[in-house]
Amino acid sequence: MPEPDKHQQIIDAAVRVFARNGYYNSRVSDIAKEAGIASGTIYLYFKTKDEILVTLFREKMASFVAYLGEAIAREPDALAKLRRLIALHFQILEQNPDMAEVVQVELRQGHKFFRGASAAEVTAYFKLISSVLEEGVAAGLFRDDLPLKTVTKTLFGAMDQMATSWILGKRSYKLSETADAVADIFLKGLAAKP
Amino acid sequence: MPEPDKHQQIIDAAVRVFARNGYYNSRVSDIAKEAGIASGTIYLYFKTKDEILVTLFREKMASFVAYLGEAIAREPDALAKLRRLIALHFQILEQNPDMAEVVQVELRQGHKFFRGASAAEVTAYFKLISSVLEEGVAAGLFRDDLPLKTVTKTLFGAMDQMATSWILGKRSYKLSETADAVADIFLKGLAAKP
Amino acid sequence: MPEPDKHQQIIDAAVRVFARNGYYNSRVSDIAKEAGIASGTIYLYFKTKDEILVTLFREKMASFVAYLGEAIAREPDALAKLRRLIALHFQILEQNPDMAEVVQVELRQGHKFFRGASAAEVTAYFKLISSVLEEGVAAGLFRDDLPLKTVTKTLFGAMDQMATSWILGKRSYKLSETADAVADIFLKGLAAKP
Amino acid sequence: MPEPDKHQQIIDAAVRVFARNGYYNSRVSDIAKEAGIASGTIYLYFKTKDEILVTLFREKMASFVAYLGEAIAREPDALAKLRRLIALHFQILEQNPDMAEVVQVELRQGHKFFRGASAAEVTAYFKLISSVLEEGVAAGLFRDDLPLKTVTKTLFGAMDQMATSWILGKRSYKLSETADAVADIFLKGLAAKP
DNA sequence: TATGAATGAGCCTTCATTCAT
DNA sequence: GATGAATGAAGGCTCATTCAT
Repeated sequence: MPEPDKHQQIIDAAVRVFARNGYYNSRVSDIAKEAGIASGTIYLYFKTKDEILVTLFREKMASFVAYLGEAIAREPDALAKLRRLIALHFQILEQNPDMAEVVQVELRQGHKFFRGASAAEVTAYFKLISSVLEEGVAAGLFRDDLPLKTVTKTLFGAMDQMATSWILGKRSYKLSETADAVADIFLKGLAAKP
Repeated sequence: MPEPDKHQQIIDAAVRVFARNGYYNSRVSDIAKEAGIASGTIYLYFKTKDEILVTLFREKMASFVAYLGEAIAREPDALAKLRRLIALHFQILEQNPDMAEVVQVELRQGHKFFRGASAAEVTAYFKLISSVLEEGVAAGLFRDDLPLKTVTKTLFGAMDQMATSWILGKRSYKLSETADAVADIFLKGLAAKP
Repeated sequence: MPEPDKHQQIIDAAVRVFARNGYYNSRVSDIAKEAGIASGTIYLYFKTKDEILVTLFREKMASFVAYLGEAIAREPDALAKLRRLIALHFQILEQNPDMAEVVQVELRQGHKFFRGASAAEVTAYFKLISSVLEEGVAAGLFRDDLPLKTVTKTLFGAMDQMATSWILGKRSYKLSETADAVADIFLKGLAAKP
Repeated sequence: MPEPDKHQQIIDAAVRVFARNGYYNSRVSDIAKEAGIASGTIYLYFKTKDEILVTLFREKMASFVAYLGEAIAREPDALAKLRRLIALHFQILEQNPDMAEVVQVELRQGHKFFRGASAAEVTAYFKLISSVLEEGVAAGLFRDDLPLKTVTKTLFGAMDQMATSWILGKRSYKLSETADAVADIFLKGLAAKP
């Protein structure tokens, strides 16, 4: 009789511990202590320490993408969807600072992030972004002479770096207040209009 | 007979070894073997294994920024400079695939990349990008209603993610051929022109 | 199921191993093997290899002093107490040759013996000796014109050197049989009586 | 053409370095630096680091014994000789505090002191002490019912402990001022005279 | 003789993982 | 399922010693 709560307890404890000490400086026993269980118990729910990190990321990323997907579905057009996606990306991280710390800083270790087991969830996010772009192109709202993959990656990279800078800057300002500027850059470009 | 090249030998060997196995899966003795020296010799030039990684990044990043700075200085205006900066960013990584692997994947570990000892070199790159943007705004080539810091971060993030995706995709295409599209996105924006 | 005996097992194994090879030539894994446990287990009970040596000395010395203290308390006067103290000092070492080897030879390394963490236990022994001397002076059994600290130190030094010589001489005679002579020297002195 | 001065330079440098940091915390390169030579040069004069310690002790001990031997030869009788030997033992250490630190604390390591290569010099000192005792017995000045070996060892042990306590007490008093008391104890004993 | 850069054997300690209870 | 004491592999770093110059 697996206890689904305990799985979650461990994940949540891990987020707090990793955010505090970093992945490599966190011991499995630290996570156990934070979760209020014995360290051996962790191994009834996860095969390795690594699996905790990967699972943590996959679950958080999956719900992140699912939430974003639902939210932008309610927007009237691709333009609004894009703005909302950027705004929510920032808001969600802002409301989950421990999670943000882990994702933006700790999770980038070695090959564990985009490569390997987590690839599917990242791909899902890329697909979500792409679908908005496609919709915009189809609706004549976005230019059709740009390679969508490149736009997708640059947009993700831009948001990701904004988040990372915010974390490294000790979250000393509101990340979500930069969303409009980011959207503006991507939609209108830097070039002065003639 | 002090050998000033040994420092460089070690750095170069480390780049190859880290690119091959990742930082945490590389032993100091692996680097020594790759460099053709004894493992103890490493410690005549570097205090810790960590210092190799940090030094490697600082030196490579510093020369990267210096090279870029000189190259774009020869361009006539901010617009040309921005395009050249993006193109060169990609070309340099393309010509140094081991280095690219290390910088884009291995170096993002924990707090070592943007935080800590490497911060100065990253900041220098951010400043270089900012200076181009400022010049463009002053010359009336770029819009003046965007926060420069945000533009800088998003542009860096976009290039960085393009590079990371290229690495994770096993360098199966030419990164430099995406430079124009990236520049286009940032300069003209996604929005369709009326 | 915490095993309180394991602490003792390790101490006892360490005494045997140190006696055999010396402290610096003993590996932690040797102690573990001698104790029949894994080397990592040692670190559940002791922080460092050094702590094993220090703890070993403190515990043995403390029980040595406690035992001596109780034994001489049963003697009728300071004179008998002094003779008994010397005799027991020798007898105990004689009955614990591994311990004697460690204490007389291995433990004198650097600052670990009289200095540092072990000082308290040595001081306790000095105090025990002093108390006997004071009692003797008060009872008119011992001369009152000698500085007690000096007498204490010389008596301890004399016994200690007797023990060390016995160890270095490979314990080829009975140390305890020299106790009377040592007591005699201290009580009556060398000088011929007129 | 071996340079005898350099041998001495190294020994003297070693005494200072060992006194400062202890034997195990001193690097061969530290001694070289203190002596103003290259570390490789040390190995032209000594086979191993250990040999420096042993040689240092042997030479210092030999001259110590030689000096004491000559000094007490000038005394009229065994009684005066014994008093002078104790006094000089303390005075010499007092005048060579670095040497005293090394001999009393650092040199007691493992089996290197009384055992092994240094035994001869220690034996020579024991013989010197014994010869005084024998002379005293022959002259009727000392009791003839005591085992001379035991008297020798206890006297040496007493002086040695006085010196060690003085070192560990940071030399906060004059060691030589305790010489009379020590001589008194050994000559007259503790026992009150009836 | 003198140098000092180079060598590489050696070991303490950590901590993810296991398993008897 | 839950525990946590026990395991033991793994590797970064030091430093005595060597040797080419």
